[in-house]
Amino acid sequence: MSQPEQTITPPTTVSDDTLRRFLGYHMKRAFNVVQADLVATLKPFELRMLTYTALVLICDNPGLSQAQLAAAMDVERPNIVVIVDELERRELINRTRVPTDRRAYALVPTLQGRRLCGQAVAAVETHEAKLFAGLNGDMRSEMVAILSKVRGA
Amino acid sequence: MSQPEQTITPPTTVSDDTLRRFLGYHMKRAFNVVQADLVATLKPFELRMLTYTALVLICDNPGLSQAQLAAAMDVERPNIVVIVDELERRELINRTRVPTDRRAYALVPTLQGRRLCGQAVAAVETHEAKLFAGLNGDMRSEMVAILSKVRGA
DNA sequence: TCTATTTAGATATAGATAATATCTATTACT
DNA sequence: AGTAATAGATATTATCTATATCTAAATAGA
Repeated sequence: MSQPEQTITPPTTVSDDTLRRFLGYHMKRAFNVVQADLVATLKPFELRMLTYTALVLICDNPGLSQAQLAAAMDVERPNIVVIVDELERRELINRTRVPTDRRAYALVPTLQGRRLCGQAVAAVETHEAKLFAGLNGDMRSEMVAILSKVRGA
Repeated sequence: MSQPEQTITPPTTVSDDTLRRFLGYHMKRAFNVVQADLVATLKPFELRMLTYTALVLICDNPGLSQAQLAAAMDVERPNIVVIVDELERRELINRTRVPTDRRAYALVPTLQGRRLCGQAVAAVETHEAKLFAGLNGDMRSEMVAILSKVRGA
């Protein structure tokens, strides 16, 4: 009605004005950039985002169970299994039996695992320093504050 | 060495202090919340994030090509095909031949598509209003500014 | 004009991520 | 003892992403 469509001319530029009204859209676009860089950063260590996160959490919390790990990563239990499998196969962590609960495993890093974790964390720090070079300290803490608020919502 | 590990006691709480040092971690955690809510919001419309985004872009830019859509969404061309297929199968859009380039399609929304798009966008607006209720106008524009900066980095 | 290159779209395939249901072994509750 | 809940594992499915390859058509260059 309001717009005659007899001629279908492909637009020269594509507008995302409607999507830009949404914070979630900006978050996704920005996170895509961060994620792509992170994946590239972790590739030399043969770590993916999930295995990296799991390894760091296990190094920081040696002895935690798979259920605790799943809860901390906000990942379903079945999906944690393959992640832990991979870390164990690479001898970065061990599944140790918990004497007080024979159902559970205590996940502990190996020396190798701790070493790789340290190197990976250092690499990610370098990568983030470059990626966020345009943000000063105030902007960073402001962003963390806002993101934490969103996460809690 | 520094830490005797004869007793493996599962920690009562799990610390993510190391990961919290990274902005990317905060971004992912916050975006997970937003995404989960968005997926739930779009479910009644039988739209996924990708089909929703594509539909909005087609309604805002009627006549755009699949290649333009792929570029706008930052998705590989092969993956756009199935998204457009789904929207076309549901008669939300049409693939129209471009007279000046017989290789390309001009993607145009149907009346049905425009209607669903309007409803979905309204629903997402409501969902974001609730989700970001804790953020005032200043925080939102600050966040958009920062995220745009990150995206450009 | 004729050839080579590029582009638009499609297909096939594979890997990564995420969710659900189901199964066992074990623990906790009553 | 008997039931429910929990830890981990397996299977299956859906979604998202990426690469390679194919066709048809357009474009650039000799």
